[in-house]
Amino acid sequence: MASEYDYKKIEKKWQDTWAASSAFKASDDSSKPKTYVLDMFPYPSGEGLHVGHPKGYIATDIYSRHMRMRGHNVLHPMGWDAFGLPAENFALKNKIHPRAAVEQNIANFKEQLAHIGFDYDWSREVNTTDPAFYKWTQWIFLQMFKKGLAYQSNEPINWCPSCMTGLANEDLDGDVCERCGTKVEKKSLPQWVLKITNYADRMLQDLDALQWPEYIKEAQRNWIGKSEGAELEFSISNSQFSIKVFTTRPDTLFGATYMVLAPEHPLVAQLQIENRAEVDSYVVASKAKTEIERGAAKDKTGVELKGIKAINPANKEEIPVFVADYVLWGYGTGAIMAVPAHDERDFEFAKKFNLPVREIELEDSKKIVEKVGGTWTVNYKLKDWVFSRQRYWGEPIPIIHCPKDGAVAVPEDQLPVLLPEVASYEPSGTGESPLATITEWVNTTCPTCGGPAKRETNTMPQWAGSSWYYLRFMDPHNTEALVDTKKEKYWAPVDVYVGGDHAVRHLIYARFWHKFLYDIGAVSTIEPFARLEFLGFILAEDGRKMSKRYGNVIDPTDVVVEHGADVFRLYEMFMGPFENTTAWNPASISGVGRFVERVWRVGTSDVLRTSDVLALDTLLEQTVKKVGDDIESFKFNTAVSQMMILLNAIEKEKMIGKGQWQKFLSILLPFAPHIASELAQVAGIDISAWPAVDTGKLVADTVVMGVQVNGKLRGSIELAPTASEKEAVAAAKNDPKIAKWLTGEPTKVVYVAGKILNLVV
RNA sequence: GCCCAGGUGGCGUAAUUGGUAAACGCGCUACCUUGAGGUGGUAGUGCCGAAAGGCGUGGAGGUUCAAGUCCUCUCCUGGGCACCA
Repeated sequence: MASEYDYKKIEKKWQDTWAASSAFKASDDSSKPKTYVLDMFPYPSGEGLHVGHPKGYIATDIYSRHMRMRGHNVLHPMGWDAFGLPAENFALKNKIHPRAAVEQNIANFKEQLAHIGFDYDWSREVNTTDPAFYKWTQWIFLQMFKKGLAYQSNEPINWCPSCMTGLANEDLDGDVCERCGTKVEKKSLPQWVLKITNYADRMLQDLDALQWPEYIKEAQRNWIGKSEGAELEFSISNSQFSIKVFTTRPDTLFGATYMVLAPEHPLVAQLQIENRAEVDSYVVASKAKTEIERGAAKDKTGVELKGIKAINPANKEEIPVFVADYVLWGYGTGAIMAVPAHDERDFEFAKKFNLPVREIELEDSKKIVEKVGGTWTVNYKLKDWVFSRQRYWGEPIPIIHCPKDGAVAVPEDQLPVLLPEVASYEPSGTGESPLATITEWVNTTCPTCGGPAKRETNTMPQWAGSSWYYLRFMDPHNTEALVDTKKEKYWAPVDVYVGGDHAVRHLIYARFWHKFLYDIGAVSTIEPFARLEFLGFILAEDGRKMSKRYGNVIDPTDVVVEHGADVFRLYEMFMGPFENTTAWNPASISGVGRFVERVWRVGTSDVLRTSDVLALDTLLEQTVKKVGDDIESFKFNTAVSQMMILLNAIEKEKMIGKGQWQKFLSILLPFAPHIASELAQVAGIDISAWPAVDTGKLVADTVVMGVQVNGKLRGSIELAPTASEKEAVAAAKNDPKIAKWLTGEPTKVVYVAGKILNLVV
């Protein structure tokens, strides 16, 4: 008779079995078709995992187990994205070395993951802070440097005064640091910048073919922000200067009644302006504001450059020139021709400064650009990637600064440039990295001339390692190359990539690096992630984000201890659509808890028959098909409910054929691998292969069809799905409930076999 | 302002893609079991109505034998971008 389901004992047993047999090791040399399933690897934070993290991991676990059952050679690895500010801040707060903090946190994460029964191939574990790993992060940087894609700049960048480091545009939330919420400042620092803009067009174009959620693609398109237009030149009267503008509307050129320069525009300083003092004070005031503050201003502001007139190249008209901060230096040419009749902002400004608004007949863009000698061009909102961080816990940038030879690459045979030990790794706040204080490390010799030189002391941003880690899983222990070409050709691309949150940053950086690696022949595909599944977060019961701050964090280990791993896995998949954000609901866990208990009771009672139970055939085959299809399309919630429907039917019949039970346990296995494995062993059946669908049994012998009279449902009839219209109408007339609505012979009959009968009278 | 998703019971949600709306689960109600509560089972559970029946997928129109699904307008929610020329 059925015994209590001892999930603690059984789950431990199977987890040990899988570990001992290296059951999930991926082979690099296989004739089987490959599937590479990847999770966005976690940041091993000090808070540990909460129940939101494993949601994606459960999905990839189900997907990868299912593909393995379908005969694929599956790569499903896990690793750690462990450089960056949070780890460093955690270490500072707890007064330990970041490396020690990372090790401790990783051990904690692994312990938590171990209880859930995942099928990771741990032999391929990677860690971005491992010198054997970041050697190749540095190597990629050097290749970019050699190709001119990594360059030094002194342009003012975003500086977070709290994190004491420069940031990229992608690291901002409006005008505050995405990490700590502090308002960023502009600061001029010597910076390494990566020329991501070179790839803007390809990143945009190649999005189309990707199997990604549309809104993620859209977010990337927005971020890249491509606009096509023309550059036109306006000469300035009585001077050698001219103003170049970018416009998407050259057809409105005749309506240009004034021009505007951004406050940062160099011409503002160069021109002979009569009201110099007024202009200068406006420029100073503008530069003190962030772009967001400028945008938030209710009123347009600006100052006319007295004594300066620009000449409209279309009609040779002289028009005034302003400096105004509604024009951004960072976009286009930092100068505009203002057409108040066709642009709301120009209109607003024109009204305030009493400038003419001229309605015009639009010209042909092509002709006018040609006529005034303009050039067609493309502009992007995307900016080059500010790549230097003035912090300790990151990959050292492998560059040596020589007074004679300038910036020189560290020779590749000297990689990795190890992150040195430092007495104090707190940020200095001066704009220099803590590494700058280690003189014996900083002072070195120039690889080119052998003279005295200094190492670059800035480190890479948190996003460096994650921009290529998926390649390393294909060949994690290679000391000669970041990935072996043959292995890369076999495994690439990532077939399914699963995660959340990084809609723009990580995905755009990784795509950029990947395309670069493609260009230098290091990888064979133009995109890294063929398919992307984005998950919805799990909120706390109170509807807020789970956070230590609110004290509402649920530890997956607690759930596993209380309910078991299989229940936890099933519950997270049953909560709702994978991409939905849903609140944690402990009451609902008991629903899947009952399901698992009932599966156990069925599997350990005497319901198994040697021959199939006919009454279950159709539903079983439908279930096998639906669960398989649903896993493929990441509709795990409906897969679980379908299995529940089947279990309800099995309980109703109080028996099931052994072969049928085998099919049921097989499709349950990816979701609830422990109990499925145990019950298969109990029954002495093999569930290692995904069952084939017996398509002949998919359609039931008889179906219940709705019957409508004049479009309103009046009853139902049961008959074969192949029944003729005549038979169906006869059956309907035979039913007194339906017949009472039939006042005469139907004037029209609509019959869709197996679905509906509609009688119009 | 522009661009993407979405609005279905008390709740999470489902709907064979134009064919019986609410499957599956939670919760709730009643009864049985359980010798005193977080057990298991049976039945019920969209709304109005005693019933017959009527109404019902944010709202208003429309197409159709038939609309949650398609079309037009509109309101609301979430997300992305935003003085980007």
